[in-house]
Amino acid sequence: MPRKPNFDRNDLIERARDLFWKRGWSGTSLKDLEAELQMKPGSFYAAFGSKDALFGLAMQKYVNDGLEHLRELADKCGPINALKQWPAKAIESDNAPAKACMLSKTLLELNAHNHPLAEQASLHLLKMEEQFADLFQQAQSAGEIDKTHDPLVLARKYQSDLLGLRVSAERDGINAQAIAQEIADGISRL
Amino acid sequence: MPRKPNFDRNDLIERARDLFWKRGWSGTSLKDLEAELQMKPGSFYAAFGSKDALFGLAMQKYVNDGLEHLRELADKCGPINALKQWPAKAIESDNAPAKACMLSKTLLELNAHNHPLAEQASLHLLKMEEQFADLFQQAQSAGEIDKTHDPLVLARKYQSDLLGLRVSAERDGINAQAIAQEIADGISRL
DNA sequence: AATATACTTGAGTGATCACTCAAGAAAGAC
DNA sequence: GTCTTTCTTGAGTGATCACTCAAGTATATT
Repeated sequence: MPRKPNFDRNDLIERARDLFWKRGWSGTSLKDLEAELQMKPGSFYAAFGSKDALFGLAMQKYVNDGLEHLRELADKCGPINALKQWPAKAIESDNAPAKACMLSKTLLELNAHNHPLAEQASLHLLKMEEQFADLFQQAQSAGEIDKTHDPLVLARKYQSDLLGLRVSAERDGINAQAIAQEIADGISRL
Repeated sequence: MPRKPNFDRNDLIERARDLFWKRGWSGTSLKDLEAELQMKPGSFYAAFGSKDALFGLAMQKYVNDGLEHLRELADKCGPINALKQWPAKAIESDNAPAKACMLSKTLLELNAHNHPLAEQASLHLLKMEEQFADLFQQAQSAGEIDKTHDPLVLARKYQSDLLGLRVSAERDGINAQAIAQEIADGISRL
């Protein structure tokens, strides 16, 4: 009996994610979203409830896609090669919304205000870190990395390196791929 | 003949810096600044011209203080020890406005809008990097670091590590001091 | 004391913020 | 076709944004 919405919800969330990722939370106004999503305010609020709610969905998609891509990479070329290639892949795309990680951008922007989205970002970062730890452990099981290392410690440092790389990649005149290579080399030395 | 302002300009800039550092550019409203600086709008604009102008002065002070502290540390305990201790020092203070670097926060927040302050932040980061490179070179001259390394490359990676550390330090439940220690250990291995 | 020269005050500017809601339009059920 | 249910529209909400400016006040010079 009801009328169906004439949009693809998943597509809208992806476009919102790209906009939020690039411009940040306060840098993205509802007017921006209305223009990008081709929605009037009424439809927007009927569909998503609030700007924050959509931002939450956008971050969720960002993380899910990231976890999935990493898993695919690991399936294709093994855990240690995935970990080595991941940094370069994270910054290689020229048409990505931003070089920096959406989660770190959100955390830095909203943490001081104790905004719920900052906490969400923090939890998502932890989720990523757990997958890194998982890959480090798999690499240890495969005998590719010394087993005396704690995979959680390795993952924490790896995550930190990755975040630094992706901030550096936002800068002009910085050869970020060289930094990515150094991170990869660091893994080889473990 | 004129009346003197009844405030200490340098003190105002420091307090503005702390507020901007903690809350970011768009997270700090003029109302916030008026409250923190105890200034009415008229005085504020007479003294600083605009929010952006004050933000620029605040970043300038942030960098100058950073460069000076690093130089002092290097004078006190030598270039390589300064480089080793710096990461831990950057995140140790509990009453600092934020763990993350003000320059990286500004860059991430404003880069997508091509805001002049993002460019300023980028230049300031380069300035810091140059001082790091200088210390690496001094350490090489003193025979403390292998001379085959390019100090500019070392500095770039060091800066990236530092930025990552300071983003990680914003997260809850992360032992950032352990990451700082790993960065220091990395320098020892050079 | 008079004057000139700032500095301080705070109400007020238009613009934009996230968001609301009543009215109209579309599509499946009958 | 009619009804019911949902989606779409877009003008409009109060709040807040960075910022202005005319009037009042304080101080150094003469």
